[in-house]
Amino acid sequence: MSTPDPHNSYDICACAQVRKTARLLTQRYDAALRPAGLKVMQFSILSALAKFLDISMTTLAERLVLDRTGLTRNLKPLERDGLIAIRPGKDSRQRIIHLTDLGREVLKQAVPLWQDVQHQIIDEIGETQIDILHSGLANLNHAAQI
Amino acid sequence: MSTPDPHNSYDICACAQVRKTARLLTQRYDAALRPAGLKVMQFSILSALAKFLDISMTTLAERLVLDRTGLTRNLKPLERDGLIAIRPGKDSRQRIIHLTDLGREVLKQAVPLWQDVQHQIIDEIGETQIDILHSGLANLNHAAQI
DNA sequence: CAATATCACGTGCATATACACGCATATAAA
DNA sequence: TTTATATGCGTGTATATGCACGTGATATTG
Repeated sequence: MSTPDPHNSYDICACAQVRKTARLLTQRYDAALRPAGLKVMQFSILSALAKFLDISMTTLAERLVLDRTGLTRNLKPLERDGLIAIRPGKDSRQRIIHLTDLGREVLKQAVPLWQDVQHQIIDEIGETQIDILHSGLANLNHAAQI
Repeated sequence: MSTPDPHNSYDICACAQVRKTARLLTQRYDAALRPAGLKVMQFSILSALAKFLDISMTTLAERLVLDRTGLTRNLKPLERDGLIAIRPGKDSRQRIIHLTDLGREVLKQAVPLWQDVQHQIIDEIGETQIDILHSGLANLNHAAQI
C-alpha cells in the first residue's frame, strides 16, 4: 500500500481495502443484530437518536457523516416499523426525528447483541490494534474530508 | 472503542467507524475517477480482471471479497459499456469475464487518476499510518471472516 | 414590502450490497 | 444408467449510498 504501482492497483487501493472491510464487518454485525430486527445502519441511527434526542434531518446526517438524501431513505423502514416518528420543527422546513418508546425498546434489546459482536471483533484483533486502527481511521476521515 | 459502553454505542461501533470511512473514501475516489467514467468499485473490478485475466464469476467474487450476486449486478454497467465481455466457460455453468480492449484502455486512462487520489490520501495521513492501518484492516478482515 | 438569496428537504436515477430462493449443469452414489 | 448431491449462476426483494435537480419556506437586500 505504501508504494503505489499502477500495475497493482488491485491490491493497494486504500478505498477498496476499507470498503472490503466494511462489507465484512457489516455482514458480521447485521447477522448479530438480526434477532432484534435491525441492520447495523439502523442501529447506528437509533443510537444517535438516543444520544442527541430530537434532531433535524440535516444535523443527524452530519453527525453520521451520511448523505442527507440517503438518511431520508434509511429512515423509511424505521418509521414504517414505528421505531421513530418524524415531526415538523419550529422552522417548518425542518423535520425533527424522534425516537419512539418502541424504538427505545428495540434499541435496548439490540445493545447486548451489538456488544457481543463488538467484543468478539475486538478480542480477535486486540485492543491495541483496535485503538491504532481507530486513530488511523480518524486520520483517514480527516484526510478524506479535505 | 476499547471499552464498550452500552450508552455510547454511537461513538464506538467498529462497524460504523469503518463504514463511515468507506463512505468518505468512496466519495473521494469516485470524484477522482469521474473523468474516466468509472466508480471505484468498477475500477477495482477492471484492475482485478487485468491481473487475473479471464476468470469466473464466483472466483472473481472471492478475490474481491464481494457477494457473488452483487458482482453479477456490478458487472452489468461494465458489460453495457463494452468494458468487459462475458462468455461461457468449458463448464457450461460457468461464465467467464473478459476484459475487452476498450476496458483495458479505460483502465489505463483511470490509473493515473486513481494514483493521484491515492497519493493525496497517503500523503495526508502518512505512509506509516497507512501501513499500520493496512495491517489493522487485514487483522480485522481475518477476525470478521471467522 | 418586493426581489433575491439561502436553507431544509424530497425525488428520480444509478450503483452497491446481501439474503433467500430457484434453475440448470455437472458429478457422485446406487 | 438412474438417482442424489453439489456446484455455478441469476432474480426478487430490501436496504445503502450519492448526485443532480426541483420545491417550498425562511432570511436578506433593495
